[in-house]
Amino acid sequence: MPDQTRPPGQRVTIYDVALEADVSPSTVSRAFSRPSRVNSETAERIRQVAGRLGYRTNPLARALTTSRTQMIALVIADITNPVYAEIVRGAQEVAADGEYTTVLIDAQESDRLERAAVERTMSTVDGIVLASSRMSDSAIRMVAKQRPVVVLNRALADVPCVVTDDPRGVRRAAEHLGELGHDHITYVAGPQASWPNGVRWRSLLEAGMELEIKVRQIGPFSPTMAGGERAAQELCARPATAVLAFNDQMAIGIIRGLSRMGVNVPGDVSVVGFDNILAADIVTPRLTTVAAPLYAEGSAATRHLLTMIEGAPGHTGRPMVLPVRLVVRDSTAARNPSPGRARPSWVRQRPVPGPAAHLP
Amino acid sequence: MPDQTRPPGQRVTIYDVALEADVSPSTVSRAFSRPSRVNSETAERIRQVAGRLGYRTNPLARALTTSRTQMIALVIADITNPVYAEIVRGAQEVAADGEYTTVLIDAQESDRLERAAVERTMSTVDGIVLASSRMSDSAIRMVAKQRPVVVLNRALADVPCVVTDDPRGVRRAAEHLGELGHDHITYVAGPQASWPNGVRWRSLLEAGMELEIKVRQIGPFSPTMAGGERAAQELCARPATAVLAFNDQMAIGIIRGLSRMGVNVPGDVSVVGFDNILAADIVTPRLTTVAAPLYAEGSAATRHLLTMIEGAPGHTGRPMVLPVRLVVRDSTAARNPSPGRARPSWVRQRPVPGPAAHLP
DNA sequence: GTGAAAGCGCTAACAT
DNA sequence: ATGTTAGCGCTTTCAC
Repeated sequence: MPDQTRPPGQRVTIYDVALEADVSPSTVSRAFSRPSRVNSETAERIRQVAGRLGYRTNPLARALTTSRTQMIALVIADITNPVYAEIVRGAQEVAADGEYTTVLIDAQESDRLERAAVERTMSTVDGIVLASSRMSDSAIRMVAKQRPVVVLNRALADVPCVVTDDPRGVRRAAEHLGELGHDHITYVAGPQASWPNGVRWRSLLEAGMELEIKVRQIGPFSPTMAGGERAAQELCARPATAVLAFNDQMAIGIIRGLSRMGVNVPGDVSVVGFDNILAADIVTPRLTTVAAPLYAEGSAATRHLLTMIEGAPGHTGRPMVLPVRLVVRDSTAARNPSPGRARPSWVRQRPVPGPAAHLP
Repeated sequence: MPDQTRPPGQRVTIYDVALEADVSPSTVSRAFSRPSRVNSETAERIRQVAGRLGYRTNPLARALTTSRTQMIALVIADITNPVYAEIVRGAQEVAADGEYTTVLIDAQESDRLERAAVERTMSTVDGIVLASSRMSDSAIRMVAKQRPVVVLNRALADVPCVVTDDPRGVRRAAEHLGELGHDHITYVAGPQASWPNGVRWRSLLEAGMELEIKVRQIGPFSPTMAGGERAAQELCARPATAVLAFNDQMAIGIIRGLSRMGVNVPGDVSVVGFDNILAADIVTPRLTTVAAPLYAEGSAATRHLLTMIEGAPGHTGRPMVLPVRLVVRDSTAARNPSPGRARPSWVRQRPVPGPAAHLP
């Protein structure tokens, strides 16, 4: 009969079980470690007694001696951004399979907050997945010196990395736009602290060279819908017929902002996003975007982290790269035949943004 | 497999600092607890030495004696659902302010997974916020006996709860629909394990009585866009002119499903959602919905949890209820004047769902 | 205010 | 295969 008088919660210890099962405490301990190094017969008895007494091994105490907590930290840049949901799922899946608990940390797009949170959590976890970290390279290396770390969406020497094949994705997007007759692509930049942001821009630069498409960049803007709407305004000042946005949220914001100003997407401007979030499929027009294998990113990174925690050396050669694909939907279309003028026709119609009435 | 180099993390202990600062270990300990029960002069010296040596207090060891880990668990039903993002933000904010780290647990809409995760984490955290728990009342009470618990979006005797004023929200939605001439509202149900789901249906029942609006329920469906699309099909079999969905995601799915079958929203059917997620504002038509104070939910629940952890009794009288408001957008409109027939006109046009072509 | 000693609950050497 | 003996790093009585 379980001891009811005690303040509940972790009062039953290994000693209680040992006493009751008539073995030494260490035997109980062994019975609860895997592989159970105990005579299967006594092990059974111990388990039985433990069950009856309501014994639960105390992970904290265990951690104190083993220095393994069976917890990993997953740091994401912004929990508000739906891309991370799938990444988290992938990571949790793998972690749970390996009997690890995942501590999710939301950095809120802030270098400072991220560092503080990592600092606080570091000593409590067995390893860390840094998804889209906003920290500096050196800060990351510092962390990686203390704990196994896998970096997601960022390449970094000496630290295991998992990235997506963004250059290929950008290239595909540029080709697609080129085929539609666009000879000029504007990149709408996201956070400067975002590593993929740089990669995407440079990839576009390169693709532009090869495909003979002119490219330019505006921004940076916040990687949110609001950021996209702001970008739309700037887009009006320096018009474009084809836009590649840092991510889907911005792309959606751009479409909204443009529409509000009477600019038609994809009629006047084609817009391509990045990530293929769920919302990309529900906006009007449905968003053409570069899809990343979100779930696989999370699971791959975590899988690698777990092997490192188990003692594997950590593959720091070159980053593991995951494939992407271009999902063509309705936000891109053949370039509006503008008869021999440099600027698209819509510019003069509404040179300055303002709350336009809904078009019929 | 032996580790290559000793993990450099956490090698500096209180003893090292004590030695260097020429005080006893307990003094160092006291210097690092707050309020610092040490001569401010020596405290300063200790801090200095600690800083120089790179000493970091080991939360695990501390927890072993104090049985306080400075961590709380936040369990959410589905990380894929954007409502939780804001709730998480609210919770994290408060937790961080109180020097607590938040362990986020995604239950994936599964009673079983949720229990397992809570079970695993319980002994490691000082308290738990259960947001939209899918566990049974008894399971929750069991947990609440072991650790401070605050339940969010669910009322439960003997456990502190924070809920939103859904009855009022439903009532407002019903009034709104009634004013638009609808005399019949169909509730599209979400998960049966969801407490708000029951509340919303019962509230609609009640509102229907008072407002003399007929109501009925279909479902349950999965609380996702996919679930909504499935509901749309059933909606065709048993048509309606006004629909209240369990949440926004379903509402969006319903709109999509209906549109695909050639039914116009809000022309033929008005749709109201619940939660006011970001996507509600970007779909076409923009979604009329009952908005909940997500951020406040998370922060209120967490704030209450922290006071309980500090020893406060936990307000188990009646649940704390947060206000909601109806956000009217474009998915609701005056009832299509159907001349004296019970069933809306569009039913006969397309009695059976099928992949309809896009309308021009 | 500070020091000395005694654990928190568990695991990891050693023994046997 | 099991028992014995030390701690893990910290906090906390107790003395002084």
